[in-house]
Amino acid sequence: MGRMSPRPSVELRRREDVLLATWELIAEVGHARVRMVDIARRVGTSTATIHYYFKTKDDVLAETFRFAVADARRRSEAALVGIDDPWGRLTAVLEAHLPRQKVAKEWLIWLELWNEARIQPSLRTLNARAYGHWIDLVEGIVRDGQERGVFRPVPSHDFVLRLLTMMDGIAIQHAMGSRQVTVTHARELLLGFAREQLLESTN
Amino acid sequence: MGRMSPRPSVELRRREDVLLATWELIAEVGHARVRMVDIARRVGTSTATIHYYFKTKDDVLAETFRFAVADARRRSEAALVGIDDPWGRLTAVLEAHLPRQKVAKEWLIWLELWNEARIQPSLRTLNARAYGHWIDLVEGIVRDGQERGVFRPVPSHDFVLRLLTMMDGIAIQHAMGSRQVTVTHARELLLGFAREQLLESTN
DNA sequence: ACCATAACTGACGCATCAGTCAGGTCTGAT
DNA sequence: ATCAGACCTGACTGATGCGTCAGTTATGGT
Repeated sequence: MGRMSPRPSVELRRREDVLLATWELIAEVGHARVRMVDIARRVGTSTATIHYYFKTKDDVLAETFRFAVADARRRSEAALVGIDDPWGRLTAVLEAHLPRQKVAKEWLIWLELWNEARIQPSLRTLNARAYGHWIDLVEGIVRDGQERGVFRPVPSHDFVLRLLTMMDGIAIQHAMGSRQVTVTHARELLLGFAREQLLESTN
Repeated sequence: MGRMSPRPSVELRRREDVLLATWELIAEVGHARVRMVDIARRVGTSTATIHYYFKTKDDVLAETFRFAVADARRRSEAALVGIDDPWGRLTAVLEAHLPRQKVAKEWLIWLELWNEARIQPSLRTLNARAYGHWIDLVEGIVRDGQERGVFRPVPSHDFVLRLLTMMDGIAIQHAMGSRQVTVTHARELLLGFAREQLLESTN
């Protein structure tokens, strides 16, 4: 796809500006309500310029979702560097995705992605890949902990599926502005569940 | 709101036809892509007729969401009649909302509602009320079981929140067409969790 | 200085839809 | 048979927003 210009830096910078603006707009008003003019204004340019870098509006949206997925993945990886013990790794990666500040908006993006992915096949595969990777990552941590003998030998796949679907559900309630589900409460629900399943001895 | 016509039956039937058609269309293509023409065609009439019964398109959509909420509530109640033992009641009400057949589409409606509720305040309160009722219903069953001594005394509110957010998360994966999450697997994840928390003795 | 081409833009065309309106038909009561 | 009003509709309007195009400016290489 990448056009082979002698100075790709300009193009890359501009494209990223557009994606960032779109990312925010999707979080704010929902992807269906994002207009090309809105993106253009936020970047400080005209709609024609957006079309100079992206073929269609759908392209912009799709690339923005890809961008968001990549960003989330980077956050997971960043959270794990230098941490070795399994419980520390598990809490770190979950903590990194709790809906505080910027991540709160990220959850809204997921909501939008889920809705659109159910219609557009290409977004569906994007989501499937992202979610698969997310499960693998957490399941890897869990299994590692189990092999090292610090986690109880619960069925790792089912446990992770429960934990992560719970996380998604919590994200929804949080996005709804439920006062029941604060960040603190979300953490307690998730980490409490993990602690109970993986750490506490059955006595 | 109801117009006081001498023959309300015609109006009510017609309105319900529209809501039903809209309900299906939302599930199929997403609320953002539903056009008045689509609804009209499915009902077998013209867009002007839809406007004869509903002021705006947004009204149709909002009422359809209300309709869906009421429908889900009816399903919960219907599932509980004649069942007395707590575990039977809990499994019955969860089972009634597992994504089989018609209910599968219902889950898609929730996805749409969540997305839209985050923008439109009136839909947000609708969702908040519905979810509150849903939690209360399940928590009531759990507490009843605990009082009768057949459920373990886990913190009922947190347990229910975990169970129901897990259910929402599973719904999302199911809507994404995840082959990991079949109806059978969804049931096992949810009921397994409930069984483990409420029934199995700590030994 | 000049040129090729990247970068950008205002103005416009064009399709899509929600909603309106003026008038039609159907129905039940008198 | 007539009438009031419920019920319905084709044809239109107006707004909106994506994408294009012809043309302008900026930039870096020679």
